[in-house]
Amino acid sequence: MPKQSRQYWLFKSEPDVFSIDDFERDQRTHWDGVRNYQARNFLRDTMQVGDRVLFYHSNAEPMAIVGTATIVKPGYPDHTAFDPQDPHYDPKSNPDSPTWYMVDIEFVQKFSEPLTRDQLRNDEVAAGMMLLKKGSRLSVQPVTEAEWKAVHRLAGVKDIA
DNA sequence: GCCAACGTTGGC
DNA sequence: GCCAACGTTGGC
Repeated sequence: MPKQSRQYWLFKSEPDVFSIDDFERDQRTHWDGVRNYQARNFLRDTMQVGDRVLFYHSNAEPMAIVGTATIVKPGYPDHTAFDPQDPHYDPKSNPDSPTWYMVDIEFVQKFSEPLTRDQLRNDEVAAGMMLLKKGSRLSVQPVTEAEWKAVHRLAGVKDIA
């Protein structure tokens, strides 16, 4: 079996809840709380260890891609759905047949400057990103290799593994 | 703060 | 199975 090639993703996070600085401090985190079936399918079925992740700040000033991460653990049940005290509790999900999944990601780098939506829109390649499509609410979404490279070029940073 | 887009829920 | 009502997301 040939090794499946690395894939690229973008994860949205509200910095008031979990920012790139929180992530840099923690270095590694569970990407829990995703409660959307399309995103769940990506988390559960598609993401693989070694896949790369753009870290995006939503609902914030500025709204921007602010760093990168690597997937270090593939999809497994999101236990926060089992906890009635948790804000993301979902009684439909239980340990015997979990509805929601998460992955673990590890911090790679924080960009020296946030890469804003305007900057992305002004680039021929980056302008095609799902992130910029009207009504795109997916909190976990695929990114093409060309988009991944464009983001690093625009941010003026190396794509460090 | 507004509201468009989207997903989910529930009555029928 | 349809679809109106509702709640949430998230840019502006």
